[in-house]
Amino acid sequence: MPTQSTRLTHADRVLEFMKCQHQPVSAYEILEALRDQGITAATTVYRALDKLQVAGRIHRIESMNAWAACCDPHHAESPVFEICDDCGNVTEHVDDDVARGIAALTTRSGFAPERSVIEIHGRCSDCHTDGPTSRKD
Amino acid sequence: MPTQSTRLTHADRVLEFMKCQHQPVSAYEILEALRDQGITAATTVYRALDKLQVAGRIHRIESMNAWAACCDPHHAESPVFEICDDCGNVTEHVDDDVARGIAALTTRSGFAPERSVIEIHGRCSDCHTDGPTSRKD
DNA sequence: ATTAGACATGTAACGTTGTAACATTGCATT
DNA sequence: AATGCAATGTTACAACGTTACATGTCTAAT
Repeated sequence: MPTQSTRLTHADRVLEFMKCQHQPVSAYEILEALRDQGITAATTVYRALDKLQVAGRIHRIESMNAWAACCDPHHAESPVFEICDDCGNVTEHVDDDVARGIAALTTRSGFAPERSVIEIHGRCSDCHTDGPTSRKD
Repeated sequence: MPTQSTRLTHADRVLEFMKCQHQPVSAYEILEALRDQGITAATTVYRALDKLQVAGRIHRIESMNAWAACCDPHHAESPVFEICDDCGNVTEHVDDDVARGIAALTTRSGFAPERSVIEIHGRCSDCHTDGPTSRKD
């Protein structure tokens, strides 16, 4: 299902692959996985990732050097990611409270925000078996 | 001023250097800068950065692959960074509102947070000359 | 039909960031 | 002196990302 034109591009193939993964993938994992579809060099993968990111179809997870398909390519807000350091699962959230907190902060400091990287590391509900955590972030 | 023992280690030298910089620095910038103080290999720099990070004296800026001295090594909360993509200036903030927003989100989703990466890219007050921004993040 | 432009792709080399593995040194304590 | 530990040195490598330049392929205007 091409993004907009009638032609099936590598970007389409990369996005298809990413949507099938349940975790973020590295560019080189994409390269290995799509070799048999004609992607032979890192350059090709990065070009596809660039386009997909500009189109809002994927996000880069900065703290993992990895990439994830966007759960819902409509939101205007920066997403919040919960990253389980145990099982590797990553969930994407759009959260008005967090957005408001950041907006308030930047307003106060006179900073003009353009994009926010918000990545929470910890344990997902499947991987932690305990009570509350000590850290409030 | 050594961190705790009486001996001046590379970690001390790295921290001293970082505190003199007004922007985050990459590990290899540190390496080049401290060559004349006997640091000869990336390994040494990364070992120093590890120790300093564990000690809470520095932070890694994930979206820049760079490192910055902590403005105040006492806070327990995860810091919020404002990163000016124009002049490169980075400011560190501790913000209860943002922390509460994240706490509320993770509570709702049953996620146990351990550390948060919060990096806001945009323009600092010196670099933007205009009205409000279009994006609410 | 031809040509020009835009976009997608191919290829090779290179640059940057981070780690692994293993040897050595310096200092403190016993 | 012997032991132990933290810090350091050295080399090689793995992982991530970019530059530069050539080629192909569709489309739209001429």
